[in-house]
Amino acid sequence: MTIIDVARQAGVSPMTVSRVINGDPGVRDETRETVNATIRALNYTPNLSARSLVTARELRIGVIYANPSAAFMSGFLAGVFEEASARAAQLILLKGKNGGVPTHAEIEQLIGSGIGGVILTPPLGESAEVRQILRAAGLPMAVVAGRVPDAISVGIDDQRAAHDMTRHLIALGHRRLGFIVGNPNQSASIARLAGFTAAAQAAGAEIRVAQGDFSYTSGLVAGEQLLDAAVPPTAILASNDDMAAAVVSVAHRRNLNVPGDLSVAGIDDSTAATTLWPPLTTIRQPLQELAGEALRLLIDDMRAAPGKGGQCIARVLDHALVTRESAAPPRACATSPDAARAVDRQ
Amino acid sequence: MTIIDVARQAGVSPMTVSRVINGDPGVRDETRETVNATIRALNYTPNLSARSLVTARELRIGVIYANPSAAFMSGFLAGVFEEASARAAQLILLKGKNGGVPTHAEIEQLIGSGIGGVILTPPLGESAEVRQILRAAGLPMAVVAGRVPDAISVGIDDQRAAHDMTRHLIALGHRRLGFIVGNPNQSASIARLAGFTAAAQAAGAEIRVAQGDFSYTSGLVAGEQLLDAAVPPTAILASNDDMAAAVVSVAHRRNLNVPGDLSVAGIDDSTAATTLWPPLTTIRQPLQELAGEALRLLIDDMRAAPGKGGQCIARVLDHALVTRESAAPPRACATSPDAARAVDRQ
DNA sequence: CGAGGCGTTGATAACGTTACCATGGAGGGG
DNA sequence: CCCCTCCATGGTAACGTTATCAACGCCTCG
Repeated sequence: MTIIDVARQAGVSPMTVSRVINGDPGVRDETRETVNATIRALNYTPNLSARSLVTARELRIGVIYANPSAAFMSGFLAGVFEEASARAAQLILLKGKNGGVPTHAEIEQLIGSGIGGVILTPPLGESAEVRQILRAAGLPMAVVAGRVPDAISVGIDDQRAAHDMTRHLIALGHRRLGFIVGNPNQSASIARLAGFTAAAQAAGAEIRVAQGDFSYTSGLVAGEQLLDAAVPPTAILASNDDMAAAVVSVAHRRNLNVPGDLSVAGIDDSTAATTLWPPLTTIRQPLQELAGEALRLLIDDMRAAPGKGGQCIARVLDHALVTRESAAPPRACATSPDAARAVDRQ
Repeated sequence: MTIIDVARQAGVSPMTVSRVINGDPGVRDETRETVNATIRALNYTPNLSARSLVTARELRIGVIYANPSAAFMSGFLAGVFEEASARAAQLILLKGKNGGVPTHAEIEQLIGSGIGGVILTPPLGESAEVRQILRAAGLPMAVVAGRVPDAISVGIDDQRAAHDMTRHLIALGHRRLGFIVGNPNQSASIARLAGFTAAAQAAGAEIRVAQGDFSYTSGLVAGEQLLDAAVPPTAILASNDDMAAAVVSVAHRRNLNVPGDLSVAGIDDSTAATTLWPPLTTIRQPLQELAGEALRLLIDDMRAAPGKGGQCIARVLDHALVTRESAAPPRACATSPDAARAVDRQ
């Protein structure tokens, strides 16, 4: 089943079929339709090997990752590989040993293997050192779920995400809010904190902030810290789901009911959010799309300007608030948010 | 940088270089070395597109997954894609909607897209219905982390894995053991239960078993059940890490110290094992290798007998016991396992 | 009415690799 | 000593697609 079969069947030349497939505008509508119909009828799909053989010299892309969150990696890998598969790009994975950052030598070796671009996951994307090495090699880069000034970056609006969730908690009636900050080396942490602070202050809520680093264990510590307050918060927003899961665990250890005594919310909508009881109210970050889009932009860039060192595009995808069972109105005023506000005003 | 450059540089024909690359035995050792040296010197890598263009008509493989555990998927995807990339296979992903099994129509559509084989993750690999559909289409299949009679299956020795861990707990001094069974639809669950039972009975330990389904929430229920006993177990082995994590959570809720009051162990060595406090003692299942091996076998099968419907190979990879901090000698005899045995004998 | 331009299509030659058959030389047996 | 065989290597063609340029007809403008 080749392009030639389609061409013969449709009564045109292979070249015309090729043009139709690639959306070349220089084809008569009538012809285009005939060809498209034939393609569907024959269930034809182009041979990616042949295509990439003639188009790209090589389309090899390095994937450097060191993110310890399996939930993150799962979505990321799915997105990036699906896109790679569709574009016939060859991916070369480099994983930091035991979850750490890869060594300088490992990165050099990756570069030596003849890649034309690199895609980075947090926290590596934010590492100026890693980017420095790659830039020196003249490689275009794409960063997923982060924003950097000198490469392609694809992410959500972290500030608005935290803002939205904070407003949601406030709308539920909470007035004493806790927040757990993520790893300070990542720009998303700063943005999420800013969003939280802005929304909380705008509503005149009482806030309390603890430092974490996106890991489950850091969430345990931070959660204890927040709940140790004389008057503890009635709702805690963690900068990611892993830390939110930790807060739920801490709450249970203290015999606090979630969401009865304490509402908990996260950000990411990782699978941790649903493998937990109660399932987390969180912000969905479309990780798979993020990764796919990043790879798409990277490939386009590589094709457009090979060896030029890469453009600097920032793309922002939409997030969405997902309400599950870990957040509810505070107990004192469980009947309605309005009642909650009435109580608070006293 | 093509095979022709290498050939010219080495003073041989491209054909000879090709033979060297593909390990053809019909090349003189001296020639082989010269060529290999040249390849290294020129840092040459073969163009996968050109190769797969001429060798395989097409190497398209469907990946059907519905496993809700991100930890599992992350390892699986990494393994399967790395291998696909090396073999220039094109993967087409099909994910069950909201974590469920894909519909019949979705599978048919995947088949219609012209794939030559399918790789399955649990729990789909064990679904006779799904396998039925694929078999009817004459597609070879590979199942990861499961064993089925009519397809390629790659996994660990689940029975021995559970056996090893049980013996480890017994060696620590535990004599009252709890076990949480996984989803009964998966053969691994049965095997793990059998391994546990055999080891426990051989040591004359008192056992108590609860039913789970591999999910975190099922682990919560089962954990409560086991600890509700009049004389609760001093150690609990869960059939996977997610459920073990749930047991830790239950223990904390009951103000039991882990591992002081209760030892907990899992199986899989998923990232859940280390994003938890205390980190889990568990059995490492080399998921990435499992997935890679499964794809390798599948591709070989597809090449060897295209359209024949697939062979039936069962490959077993080694597992390893990973000791972390969630399991320790029981409190009554924390000083040494020997002391523990002494106490128990009274 | 003719020349030139534009819109549409087709022919041909690559892309880098391997399959297949041909070639040449060395070695062994008749 | 010759022929046959076997081993090592080379030449040629193909894989399916797209880039490039050429060609054709139609329309418009001078």
